[in-house]
Parts: sequence; C-alpha cells; structure tokens
Amino acid sequence: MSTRYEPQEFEKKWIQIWDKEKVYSMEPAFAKASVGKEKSYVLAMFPYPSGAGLHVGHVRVYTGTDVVARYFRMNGNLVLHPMGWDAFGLPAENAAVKAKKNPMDMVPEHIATFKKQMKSLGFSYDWNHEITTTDPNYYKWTQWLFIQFYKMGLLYKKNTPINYCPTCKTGLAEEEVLPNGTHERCGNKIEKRDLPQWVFKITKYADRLLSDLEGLDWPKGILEMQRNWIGRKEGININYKIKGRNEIITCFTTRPDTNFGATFIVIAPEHEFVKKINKNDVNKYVKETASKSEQERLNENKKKTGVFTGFYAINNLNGKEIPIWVSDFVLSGFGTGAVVGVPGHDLRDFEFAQEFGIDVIRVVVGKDGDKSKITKREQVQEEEGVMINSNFLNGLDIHVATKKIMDYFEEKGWGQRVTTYHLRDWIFSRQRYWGEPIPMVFCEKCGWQPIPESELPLKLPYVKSYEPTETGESPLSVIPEFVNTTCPNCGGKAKRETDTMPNWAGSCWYFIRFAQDNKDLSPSIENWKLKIENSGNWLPVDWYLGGAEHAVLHLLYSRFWIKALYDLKLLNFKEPFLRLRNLGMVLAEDHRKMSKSFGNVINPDDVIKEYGADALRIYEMFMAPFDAEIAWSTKSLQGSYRFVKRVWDLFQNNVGNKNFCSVQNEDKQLVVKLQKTIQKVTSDIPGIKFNTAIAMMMEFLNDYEKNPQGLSKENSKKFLQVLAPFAPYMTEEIWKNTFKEESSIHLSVWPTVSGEIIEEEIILPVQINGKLRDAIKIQRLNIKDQKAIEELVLKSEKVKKYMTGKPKKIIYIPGKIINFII
RNA sequence: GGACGAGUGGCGGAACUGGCAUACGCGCACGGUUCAGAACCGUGUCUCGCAAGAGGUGAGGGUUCAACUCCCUCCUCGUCCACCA
Repeated sequence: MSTRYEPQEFEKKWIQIWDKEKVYSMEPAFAKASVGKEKSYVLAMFPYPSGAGLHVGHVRVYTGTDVVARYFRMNGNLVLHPMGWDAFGLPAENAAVKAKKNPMDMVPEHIATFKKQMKSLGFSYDWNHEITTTDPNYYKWTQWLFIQFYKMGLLYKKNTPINYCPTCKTGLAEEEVLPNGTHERCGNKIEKRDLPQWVFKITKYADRLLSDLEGLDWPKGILEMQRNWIGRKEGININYKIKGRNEIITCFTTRPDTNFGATFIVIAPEHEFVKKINKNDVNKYVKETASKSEQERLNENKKKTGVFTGFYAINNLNGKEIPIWVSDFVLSGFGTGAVVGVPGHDLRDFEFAQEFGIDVIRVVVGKDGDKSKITKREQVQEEEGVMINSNFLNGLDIHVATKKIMDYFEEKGWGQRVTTYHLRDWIFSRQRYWGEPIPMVFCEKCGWQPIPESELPLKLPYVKSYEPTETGESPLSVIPEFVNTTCPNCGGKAKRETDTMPNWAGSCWYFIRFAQDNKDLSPSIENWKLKIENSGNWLPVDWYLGGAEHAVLHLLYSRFWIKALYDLKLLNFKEPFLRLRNLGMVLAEDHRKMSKSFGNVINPDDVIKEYGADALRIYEMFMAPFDAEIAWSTKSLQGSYRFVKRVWDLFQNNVGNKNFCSVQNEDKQLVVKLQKTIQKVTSDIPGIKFNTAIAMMMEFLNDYEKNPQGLSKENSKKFLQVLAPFAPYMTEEIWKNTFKEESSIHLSVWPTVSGEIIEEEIILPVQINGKLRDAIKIQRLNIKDQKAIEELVLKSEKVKKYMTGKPKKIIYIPGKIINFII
C-alpha cells in the first residue's frame, strides 16, 4: 500500500486543526501556568502589508524564524512567536493615492491577504496576539509614549532646515536620505526646506547607544554600521585670535599634535565670520558656492576652490600668523565649520595648500623615516609616527603628543577637549495623512501642551481627501473639526498639531506590545506597568531576525526608545534585541530584483499550489546560508520537493508494510547516522545554519532508503521530529495519521542523543610525509591505543609500499589522523 | 579615501578548534523503466593521465608533520560610510 504525496490535500486540514487545538497558543504562558520554564521570544521584523502580497523574501525570513520558534517549543521552552502589521507610512499612503482609495479601507484588505498567505505557509504564530500599528487601540499607546517622551524633555519643536522630499511632500530624518541625496522610499531627489518640526533628542543618548552595543550578539557589520552612524569623535576645539580684531575663530581637530605644522585656517562659506568681512571676491565666492548643490560640489573632481579673506590668525603655540581662507571643502555642519590646515599631514589640506601656494611643514616622521620636505601627494604623512619640528613635542609618539598638547592647550585656556558625533537629532514630523496624529495642542497663551491621557486615542479622521499639500502643511491642517480645539491647560481656543508621526514610531515598541496581554486598558502609567507585569517576563527579545536595511533606521530608533523608557522606569531592560540575525535577499532567477516591471516575480501561492508549503519552506532554508543573498531557482526547488516526497514515500511504505525492525535488530551504522543527524540539527538551528541541517537530513535519508528495514519505529519517529520544524505539515500528517499519535508532533519532546554516539568503527586517514596514502578502519574503543593503531596501519599494503625507511616521527591525533615522517 | 565581509567544480554551496577539500542539492552524461514523454530508479561527474600517480580552494610568499582554515604582500567582488577636519 502506498499513498501519493499530495500536500495540498492535508496542508489545509492541519491549519484548521492547529488553530482549533491551540497548538501554538501562548495563553498558558501569559497565565503564568508554566513556571520554571525557560522563555524564548522569537521574533521576525514585522512586515508592511503591501498590496503585492507576500514576497518569497518574506517567506525566507518568516520560515527561518518559525523554525527557531518550533525548535525551542519542542525543547520545552515557553515560546513567544507573534506576528503583526506595520501599516502606517508612506508606501501604504502612496499606494492608496494611486488606487484612489482611503488607506484606512485599503490596509485591512492587504492584511487579510498577507494573513491568509502566512497561514498557508504553516507559521506557528498565535494569531490571538496579532497587532496592527494603525489600530487606534494600538496607536493610542504610541501617542501616550510620545507624551511621556515630551514630558521628560526629549522632544522639542523647532524651525529648522530639513531634508524635504518634494515627491512625497514631507520632511524626513537624516537616516532616510540615501548617500546620493535621494529618498530611501521613493528614490527621488531631496531638497532642503525650513519647516517647523518635532525633533527627538536622540543625540542625548549617543554615548549610551554606542557603548551598549558592546554586549549585543549582533552581526559585526550591523554593529559597525551603528558605530559609524553615531560617529563619535574625540578632539579639541582650538581658539585662534584674529589679528587686528577682537574676535576668535574656533577650529575642531582630532590631530592637535600636528599644530606646529599649521600654515592656514579654512572656514566654511556659511561661517559667521564670513558675513562680517564684506569683501567683493569673498562675497562672490560665497554666492557661487551657495548656488551649487551638494552633488555639484562633489562632482567637481574634488578640486579645491577658495578665496583668501585678507585676515590672519595667530597660532598661540609659536606666535605665527597664518592666513584665513574660505572654502567649500569645509562643511558648516561638521565640527565648528572651521578647520586648521596642516598640509603635511592631511591630504585635503595638502591639496588646498598646493592649489594656493601655501607653505607645507613636516612635523611627523613615519615608519619610512622620510624627514625631507613634503612636496608630493604621496609624501603626505597621515599615519603613525614621531614628532619633529614641534618644540616640546619633539621625539614623542603622535598619540603621546596628542594627549600632551591637549593638556597644554587646556591649561593655557587656548582650547577645550570636545566630543562630536555624526548622529543628528531625529526629525519626527511628517506632513502626511497616514500616520499617528501627534497628540499636541498649541495655545497662544500656554504654548505647546500634550492632550490629556483620557482623550487618547487622538483618532486620525476618516476623510475623502488626504493627498499631501504643496505648502508643506499636513493634509490634516485643512480639516477645521480636527484642528480647532481647546487648550488642556487654560481652556481657551487652541489648535492641534497637524503633522503626523513617521512610520518608525509604531515599530519602535511593537515587540513590547506583543509581549503584553490582550486586555484593552486605557493609557496611563499604572496601566502600562500592569501590562508589563502581566506579560510574564517575555522581554527583551531573544531572537530577532530581519534584513540589514534597517541597520541605522528601525534598529537605532528602537534602541533609543527603549533606553528612554528605561530612564522613565517604564521598562527594566536597556536593550530591546539580544540576538540579531540577518537574512539575505532573494533575487529573481535572472539575478535581478524581483519586480513587476521585469516580469520575474515568483508568487509563493503558485509555488505552494504546485509543490506544497513544506517543499517551499525546505527549499528556502536549504538554498544558501540564511544571511547570504541568493537568486531563486525553480530547478533547485524541485530538489527540495524530491526530498520531501522521498521522506513521504519511505514512511508510507514502511508504516504501511509494518516494515520496522525491533530495537535489537537495528542497523548500527544507520543508528549512528541518525544520532549524528539529531546532533547536527540540534546545533544548527540555534546557529541559524539551516542549510547544513537540511543537508545532513538528506544524507540520512540517502542511507535510510538503502536500508529501510534497518531502523526501529521509535528511531524513525525521531527523524520525523527533527524534520518537523522545517516541514510541519508532512511530519504532522505522518505522525498523527500513519503513526496514530494522539497529540501534535510540534508539541512532542525534541529527541536527544544519550551519551556518546555508538560508533564502533571509524575511518582513520593515513599520511606518509604529509601525503594521504590510505584510510583504515579502526575500532572506536582502540583510538587511544597508539601502539595498536600503528601496528594495524603498518599491515596495509598501500602503506607498506610507501614505507621506504624507518619513521623518524609519528604524529597521531586520536581518531583524526596518523602521519608518518620518514 | 575608510570600515566590514567574501573569493572553493558547469551552478547554489559544505569542511568542527589547523587533520580524508568539493558533503548536500542542482545541472550534465550514460543506463534502466515506458508505446512515447514526464516522473521515478541506478551509475558516473575537480584537472591531467590507459594506469600507477601527479596537481588543485583568487595570485605570490611564509609558519607547520599537516593550511580552504593561521601570518605577510597583492588582485577582484559585495555592503556600508565618506571633502568628517
């Protein structure tokens, strides 16, 4: 008797049964019913539910996360594995504008599609804990958090030049602007605009955001990107007197050790002092650079331009007068907008000095020992070295000299140590409709006031027209019923803030909401604390899986909120995500991005229809290491389908024919292979090495197929169990229907290998003079007995052939290798 | 320019802590099954060589009994940052 593998028939059935029997329910844990168990909060970055439906890239990250969740569940941990929707933001709104629908109507449709697709993939979510960021019951808390942050002084409103996307008609944060000056969402050019904005003081947390990276188990690359982005630099602000004026210019530098080699100062065209000069050629230069865009400046081959101000500064160290220039290579937004030029030891300074015939003085001698005058680019010495031509610094290593001269500057009152950051404060307003309304009111008399907690949620009104305006004002500003209100403080007339929050707001804390119980409470400190207490210690997140594109966006913002909440004593941990693992992108078969316009999109629904969800899951886990980028391959998918089908056939035939042997009669080799497979899968899943786990299971299957009667029923079931996280449907079908098990395989106890693997014989490679000559079977029990092994090995004909003399030395690594040196 | 990562068959990739390089899968070839095809099954598949054997993990050098793995020099690709003082 054998049944054909038709996954489409049983997959649907199990979705319903798992639902009905609450196999993946987290309720027992929330009720604190299972005390003393270890918890695992296993989370994937939740999706923005686009109209396109689930992408095979989604399938990859959610399957990987599901495998980890199922693994820990079977290992007896309490597992929190939730799913929700990040539905506010530009993409949803832009799509709605295009479809001429209200996003409030459209988003639920998209969510329904996503959810249906996710269910068909067999993810073990507890759907009772589903959340949507656009749900007023969710965003009332996002708004409440905004108010808490406002009250602690982390938010301020400021009229400031910001990055503005004319296409999306909204202001943006620094993090949302790509290096080429375009918007990360729509890809169009960004411009600068002065707009009043709510700004988050994330810079206040720069040091902690940097130092707390230390303890995180995250990919190195992401840690590095966050460090770069925060960009902490220690240096000194040095004050230079301007000759003939009662004024100073302050320059920031990280290399004060080279200050005896300073021969000029350059200030940015936007520098304050420039405005006071009023010289024709200076004005002309400033005007010219102002008319150029940032991009144009960079494109001019980095050739240095500039103009002499006519003024000189005095270098306190040696009383020398050095000219002050204006140049656009100095940026007004970095440091003090003024730079002291040391052309011998900074390439840009050298280029500038060359261009305008300024002196070059060498003050450091590097490893090459070159002490000559610096006249060529290649000689510019930016690396380690020893000081010369620098009075009391002579002979010192540059690092020692740096410290010494900083002390000296500070002592004399000529300078002050400072720390600068690349990180900027976070622009938090968006002039768009589809976001959480900012819960603030402006009163002429009382200024900005948060709305009372009792008025939360401040609902986003359902309106016909919500398109962004040309004026830089939010669409909400034209709705009088929304705008006009009373001041919570004095009761007088007041106006609401009409900007909305950016899409990052909801995702900053969604993982906390997942870990809270489902009781709908009104926002207050007491209720927040109650919800945390009732959540059963799930937090923080143990396993977080998602794409690297969020390295300096979501992952940074979220860390910031959690630290602020810690300071407010609303949370008792400082870092939200203990372990982070990245996933690689899934490209189309043609190695391009999947896109409707290329016509190369793979729809998971079609794949499931043809091959079943298990085969798709196995394929996406097997195709490459989880964090590697990979191109889709339907051929390779068929290989995984074959594997699933072969497992099915083997079990159908064996169980059908009652072909299992007794434990005593098992094939020893096959049992060893099974044990090794269990060990491999057990260590590979938490190691996020799904591809090698599956390869090992395939190896086992190859052996098992050759000897289907060689394994007992008990041991055969163990194989099904380690396969279960990857192929939940098929394993459940065999487990329950063929083996007649009562409860789900997904609630069964993960198999273990007791004691040492009973491997009786192992193959020992034999080398002579480091060259492989033979491989000899030895008894595992004997591996420590070197004499006996040597005797055995020397009996081999092949070995004898190469044993042309007496061995000088024998290297034996027990069980690994034996090497004779002649 | 800087930081990080990576280079292994026709392809995706494996190799624990330095110990049989190319596991597993795809593809390909030959054979079986079939009226035929699909599907499936079997055998083979790094290079040179009939073979014994020799060579081989981007290039070159080094350490070691032993190097994909460690060290040095260089090349290529990817990602992020960047006139950052």
